[in-house]
Amino acid sequence: MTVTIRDVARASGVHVSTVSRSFSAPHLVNQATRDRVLAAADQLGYRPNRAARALSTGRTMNLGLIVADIANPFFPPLIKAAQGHARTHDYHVFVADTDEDPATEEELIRTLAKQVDGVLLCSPRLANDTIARLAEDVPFVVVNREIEGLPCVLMDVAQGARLALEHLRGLGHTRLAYVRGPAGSWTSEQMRAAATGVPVIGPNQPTAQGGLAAAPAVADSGATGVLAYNDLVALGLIEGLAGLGVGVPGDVSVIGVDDILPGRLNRPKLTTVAMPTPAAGRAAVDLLMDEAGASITLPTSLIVRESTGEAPR
Amino acid sequence: MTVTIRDVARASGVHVSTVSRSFSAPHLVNQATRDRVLAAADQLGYRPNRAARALSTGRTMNLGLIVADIANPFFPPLIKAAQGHARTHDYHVFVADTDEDPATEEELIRTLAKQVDGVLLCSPRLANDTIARLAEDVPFVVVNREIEGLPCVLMDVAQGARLALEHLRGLGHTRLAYVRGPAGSWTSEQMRAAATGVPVIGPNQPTAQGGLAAAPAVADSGATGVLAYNDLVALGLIEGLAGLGVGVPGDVSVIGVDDILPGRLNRPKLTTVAMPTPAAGRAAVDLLMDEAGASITLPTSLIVRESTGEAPR
DNA sequence: CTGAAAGCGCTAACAA
DNA sequence: TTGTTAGCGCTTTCAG
Repeated sequence: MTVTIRDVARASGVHVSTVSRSFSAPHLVNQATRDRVLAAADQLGYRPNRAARALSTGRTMNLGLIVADIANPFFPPLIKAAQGHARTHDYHVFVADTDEDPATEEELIRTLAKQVDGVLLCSPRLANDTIARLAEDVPFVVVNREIEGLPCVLMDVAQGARLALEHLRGLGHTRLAYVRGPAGSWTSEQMRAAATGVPVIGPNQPTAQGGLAAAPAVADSGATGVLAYNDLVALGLIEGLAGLGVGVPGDVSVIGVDDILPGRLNRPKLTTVAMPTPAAGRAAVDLLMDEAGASITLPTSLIVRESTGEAPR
Repeated sequence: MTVTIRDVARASGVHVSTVSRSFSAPHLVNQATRDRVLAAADQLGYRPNRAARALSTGRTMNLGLIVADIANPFFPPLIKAAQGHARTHDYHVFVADTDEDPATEEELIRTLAKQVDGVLLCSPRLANDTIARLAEDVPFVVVNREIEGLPCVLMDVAQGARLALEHLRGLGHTRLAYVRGPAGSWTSEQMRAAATGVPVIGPNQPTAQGGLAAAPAVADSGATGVLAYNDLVALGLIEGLAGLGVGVPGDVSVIGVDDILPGRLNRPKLTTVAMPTPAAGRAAVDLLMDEAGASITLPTSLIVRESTGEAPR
């Protein structure tokens, strides 16, 4: 049924090792022989069995990609880019969703470890030291969290927050607020630290629901310019404010973070701090393949759309 | 470095085959021996190497999941569900994105074939007969397209279209329109067929951009109730209509299809035909594992939100 | 119930 | 440049 290296060897009258070489070390085999082998292989429809190859080389040519929630619109662009970039280098990628559960995350890493050459851990929910320990079993690249001693791909959200606040101030807003994310979020802490002197509202769930729930507090605060933890929160907040009769950007300007698709489709279109998720995905794959071990911080940028405007007077 | 079945055998004083059995056929080994083996394995941190196992059993315990575009919000819920359900049965899943390109799709199937026990092909871009031919290499389940002789997971979009039209008529709309999708889309054809007697506008790109571009034609048509190919088109259409001074649902009612997240966050919240994508993902995985070979059609439902209302008079 | 031995498909020294 | 020979880690007859 399935055609192996042996069938090709037989068909082209050479030994299996020559067939093997024709594929994995072409320069070590005579041009003519090689052509003959390749022709036979092609004719038989031979495809090397990657798993078998992995068993003998120790390289699987597979990568693992673990995220907390595939359906969170933040991740798909990253997954897409990572997967596409990996494929370019002949890697396949296992994608797994932890459902936000640390135990699932750990189990996933363990079962995946032997089957991949490296794991891309995105916005992990596991404790730093657990991750560091697991890193002894399999090479990691961590995205969206800084862990001492591990290669990390970070996005400069602090800078993004500064840009956002600057934009708001430039528009004449003097009463600002930061609608923060969940307690313990690395990103949220970065933003909070960057927003010195700005009143903080929350913690909040990192969802539209969380933003919706924060609306009354925001309205009460008297802030006219607000930076939200992410786009989902910003979107929920805008809806909540509308329900309270507060217009965006008429009465209050709102800025999100991430630049997810729903924000681009929303009305008003969301002003946001764009996270370079595709670039992050590609960079993480590069780090995994190079085993360079370095960390990298990608710049963010402010995309001004329709949810911010002049401060009311 | 890596602990193998041999290390466990040595540590527990039995032969490797006994260790193997302790894991893959526990009932064939003496309770006491087995406990000893398991204890040793646990103590050494042994994890069976799935690739090696696959090589000798012929079952990889991996699945492939191929979609046209991971970043299209229609897919993530399906991917998430498929992956989660697969994991429940100890399967891992390779996720691959074809970038809407048939050639990439074919190549992906070929390279994945040996490494998986089956492939979940979602909204394929390949021709039916090509798929049928590839199905000789690896078991398939096709999602969102009906192919003779292959197990398919379909969603009853025709029924959904009927529900949508009925809803519109019930609201008093008499001038309807169907803003169709791209030429050659199986789903679009189903909907068009279900919308007998309803004027068709398009073909259109299946994106927000496509909907935006269709807005003038919709406005000109004089229709007050429109069913769009999908939510993205509906969202773009609503934006385009707004630009033309046409309000939704005040002047025109719009219904989408899919129930993607952006539609739920939009204002007005989109009335839509919900596609059971998570259920489809799980069903496809089940079909793949059972090798039952049957096809299945999942029901759709209408979710009435804010983009539809009484016909203007 | 357990051990011995062959083999899954491929690669990698080592010879020739 | 090519063939020989061992494995990679695991399962699976077949004996015992």
